[in-house]
Parts: sequence; structure tokens; C-alpha cells
Amino acid sequence: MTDTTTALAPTDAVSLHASVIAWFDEHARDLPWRRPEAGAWGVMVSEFMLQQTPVSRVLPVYEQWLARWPRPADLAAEAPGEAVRAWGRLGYPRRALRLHGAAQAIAERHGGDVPSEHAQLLALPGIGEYTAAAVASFAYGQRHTVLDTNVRRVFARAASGIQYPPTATTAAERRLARTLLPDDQETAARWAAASMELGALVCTARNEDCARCPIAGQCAWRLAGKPAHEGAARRGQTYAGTDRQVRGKLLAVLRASTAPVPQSALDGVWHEPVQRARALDGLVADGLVEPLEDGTYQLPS
DNA sequence: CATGCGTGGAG
DNA sequence: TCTCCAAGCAT
Repeated sequence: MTDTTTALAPTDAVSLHASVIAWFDEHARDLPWRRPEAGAWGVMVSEFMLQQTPVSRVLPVYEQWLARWPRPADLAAEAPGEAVRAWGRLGYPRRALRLHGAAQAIAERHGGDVPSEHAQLLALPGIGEYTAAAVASFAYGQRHTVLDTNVRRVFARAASGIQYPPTATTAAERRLARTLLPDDQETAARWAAASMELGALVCTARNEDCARCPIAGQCAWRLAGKPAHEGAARRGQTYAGTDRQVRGKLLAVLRASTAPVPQSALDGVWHEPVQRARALDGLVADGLVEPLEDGTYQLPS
């Protein structure tokens, strides 16, 4: 029961908030989903796209998406396959399907407006703990602990004195986040965005830039001499030759064609027939691909 | 709770 | 070249 969460005394919390928020006011990126006109739908779309995908790649797709489907009901009225097609090469295309499903649920159950309640957001497909908190905080200014990979890393370093947070989010991390969350709602929402941005721009996974960090003087990790991460290097996720790669190739063919695609066109993307069939079956099972009576395939209608 | 799920850029 | 990683979620 070692307590590594009190490196920052509660009395330091106020100055901590002020430092990070002041830094944010000065250095925050001007991202489209942060502009007032984005609205809750814009925030929600951005959060789906940003799940495991860098900002630079999200930007162009986000703009096209919002121009085409400015409200949830606009997307809900489309075939899910159109969402998958518009998703392009962002990766993890199941997110497109879930975003479409979330839009339908919003149109049906919430009168077309993105719900503001955390529990209602959490009930939507594709929205988990993080995204629910992010939308409630960023779009509606509510007070929530927004624990993404950036915030977890900032807290791990500044408060716990370790280089990287654990693989999976722990109860201790949630507790720490709650402790550090400002009491005032407006300040809390600002803090959530600011601490995340700090992790994205300064306190990055590699090449952290402590010289530009507003809380370097209070950072437990830096003060401890920045000890290296203990334990084995995290997973080496090979991609070449996996089902994921095959699925990606198959879906790319289907995205490129408005007309149904014959089996022969799909056979060309991968030499090994067993794996190819398994990948295609998986896509069908996930609802990303629709097999037709005549043996052709298309994006879901 | 460990896995599977895409893709591309940086170091 | 190859490894790591980028605002997670669902099972």
C-alpha cells in the first residue's frame, strides 16, 4: 500500500491548476472542435475520430464529415456504409459504424441533440468512460475526470513520479484524478482540457520538453531525476501479416467502389485463402461488410 | 482483464 | 529498417 499519490500536497493544487490553465490559455492549439461553432456534435465526432488516431490525420476527415453531416440526424439518415466510406483511412473503421449507431440513437432517443448526461453518453455505442467524460466536459463544461493517455502520463509523472502509467487504468489513478480535479465546475472543465493538451504537446511519451513545462518545478518525476520506466517494454504490436492488415486491404477495396464488388476482386488483396476468408468473415460479422445474394460484397446498406 | 481492432508518421 | 505510439472501446 505505498502511497505515491501525495507528492503534490492539496495546498499545491490551486497553483497547479492555475499554472497549467495559464499555459493552456497561451499555447492551446486552435482546433476546429474547440471552436464554439463545433457544438456538442462536433466535439463528439472529434472524440470518436481521435480514439487512437493523431490529430493531424483527423483534421481533414473531421471537416468533411461535419460539412456533410452537420447534425446527428443527418448522419442517422444515411446508410452505415456511407459512414464507413467517409471514415477513409483513419483506421479502426468499427468506430465509424458505432458513430453512425450513436447518431441514430441520438436522433431516436434524444430528439436529435447530443445528450449532456454522462450516463446517457455512456449508453451510446462507441462511447466509453473516457469519451463520455470528454464530451460532457468539453461540450457542456461539466466537472468530470477526463482520463486519457495524455492525462494519465502527466499525472503519472507530475504526481506519482513515474515515467509511464500502468497498462490499464487503475483505481489509484482514478482516485488521484478525482483528488486533483478542481472543485469549481468551470475550472474543472478548463483543467481537463489543459492537462490533456500539456500531455499532447509538452509531456509527451518520448522527448518530453520539461523546459517548456509550466509545472516542471513541481514534477515528482523530474525532481526524482526522471527514473526510467520499470518492467518490461510494452507490447510490440506487429502488424504485417495479421488479420488486421488483411481486413484493412479488403475494406479499402470496398470503400473505393460504389457498386458491389465480386469475390474475385477481394481475392486479389491477399494470397493466403484461409486467412483472407477469415478476415472477410470477421468484417461481415462486425457489420462492416454486407454479402449479397449473388456472391458479391458491399459496404453495409 | 487481456486481446483484437487500422493506419501512418516520427525517431 | 524497425519500433513505438496516436484524445479507446467492446468482449
